[in-house]
Amino acid sequence: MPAETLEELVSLCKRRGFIFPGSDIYGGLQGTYDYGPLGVELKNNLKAAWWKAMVYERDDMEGLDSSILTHRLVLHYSGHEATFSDPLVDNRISKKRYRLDHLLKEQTPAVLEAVARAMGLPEASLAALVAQMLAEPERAASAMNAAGVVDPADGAKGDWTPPRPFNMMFKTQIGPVADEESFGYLRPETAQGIFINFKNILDATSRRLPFGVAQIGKAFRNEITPRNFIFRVREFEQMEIEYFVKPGTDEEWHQRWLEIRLAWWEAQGIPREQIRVLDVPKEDLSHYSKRTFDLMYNFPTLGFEEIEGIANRSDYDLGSHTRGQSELRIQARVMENRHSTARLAVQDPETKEWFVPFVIEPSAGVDRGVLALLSQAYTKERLPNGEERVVLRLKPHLAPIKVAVIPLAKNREEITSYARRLKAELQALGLGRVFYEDTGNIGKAYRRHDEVGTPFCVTVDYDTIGKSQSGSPALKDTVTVRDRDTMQQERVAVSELAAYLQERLRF
RNA sequence: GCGGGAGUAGCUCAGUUGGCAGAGCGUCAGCCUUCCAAGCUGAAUGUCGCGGGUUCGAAUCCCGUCUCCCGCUCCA
Repeated sequence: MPAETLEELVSLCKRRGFIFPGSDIYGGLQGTYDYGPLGVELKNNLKAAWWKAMVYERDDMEGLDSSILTHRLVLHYSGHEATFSDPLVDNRISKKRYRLDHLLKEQTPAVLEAVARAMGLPEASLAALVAQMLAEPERAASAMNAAGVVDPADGAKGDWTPPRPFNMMFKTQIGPVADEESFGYLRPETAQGIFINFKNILDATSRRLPFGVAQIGKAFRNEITPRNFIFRVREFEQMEIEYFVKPGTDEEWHQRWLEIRLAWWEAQGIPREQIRVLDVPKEDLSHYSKRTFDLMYNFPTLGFEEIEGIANRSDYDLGSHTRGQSELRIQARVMENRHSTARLAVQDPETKEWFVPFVIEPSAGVDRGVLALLSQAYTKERLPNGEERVVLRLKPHLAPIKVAVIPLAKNREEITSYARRLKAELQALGLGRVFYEDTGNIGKAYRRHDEVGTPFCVTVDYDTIGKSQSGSPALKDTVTVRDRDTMQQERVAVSELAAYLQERLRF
């Protein structure tokens, strides 16, 4: 049985050292979490599994690690400056909060006109009106209240606060002089780093279409309401691919990537039937997207929530960032670019014509992936003796600790030194973390490692050192290996242990 | 931002009318222990989320604030 509440999982995470609240000793910082000793192993293993499958095992991929601090023009031409800032107003009566443009759209033409007149812009477009209202917030509030702007929730006239811009991008000062111009952004997605390096990568690798660039890294969004543990946070990590294809082949590649990514999640232990593919409705698409599939994982505690989005970004991004836009027959509607120094296009080898590739973007959340894996793996089960055990049924390649080496008794020097030697030998195999566990209570050690998902426990006992009272001398230099899921034990010769574990931990 | 709930040891939680800060589990040490949270002995662990106020005295009452959970709002 899975966790019944998110708190149950949060509690395990803190107790065992997977995930802690950010800035904990100062009362916490909303929307931030820190990965502890086991959490960092799990997260690293997940990222490594992604990189291996998406980069190393394909012949059409390159990697990248671009900087987090980003030139403001990157986010200007990407469209984020315009779309990642919402003007918000509150109704003091109903206590409801609205996006100003959404609210104005709901008004009757007469009311809207009255607001526009009061702002001195009788003929203006909605966008221009909103901009003016943000520039003069106090005047905007009195204009709205005088015009009788109503609350869509109850149809009654509201008492409106001045509109305030809510910027979802983190701005930061760059350089020693704090003036209007010397700021940059913390990237709101890793994708832009790939687009602005498109030409550099092409020049360095002589890739031909179709090919992709993969990147894992932090991104930052000033979410209004961080929620649900590490599901919605302000600082998070993405695993993103921008896959460049010829226009016209984009829809086919979009479908192919959907299948590739579903298969990958399945290999990580998220069953296909626990994921629903959402074909995002047109009106909900982000500004760059032609079509998007969201992979919605059925969290036991949250229901269906997104763990990955696979977007067809068309030629929007490269088209936005390229110079010479007018010669490239860009299909997406892009802002005129007067700053870029690079042509982000490729030449058709046959026709010699230059064109802007389309982009398919499988973008997965690392933190959401970790939460999904923990949710899926967390199992409470009743044992034959009536007791309950908690076991994390993580795939071995994701488990934070691969093998625990346990001396059966901790007050027998021969046993503990043998176990320590064995631990060091196994560690040298490069399987991942091997842990020397000497609680002196074998049952307790097993349960502890069940709870953190260690696939194998290797126990050194009296037989191992040839000091058994009843056993056969043939058991010298053998150990027991206990399987996490079945709790079954096998006697394995130490000389064969490396091969035994490598076979079962290989990924 | 709104409404509701909560915050006391690592975890789960008790704490009476305002009167010395508690339990279970876990952790650590010693003894014991020949395979599934065993036993015995001992120990450590607290800015009662934080700040202020009332009071002789505050975990407890009041004000402010932060964080978490649930429902709205929002969600590239």
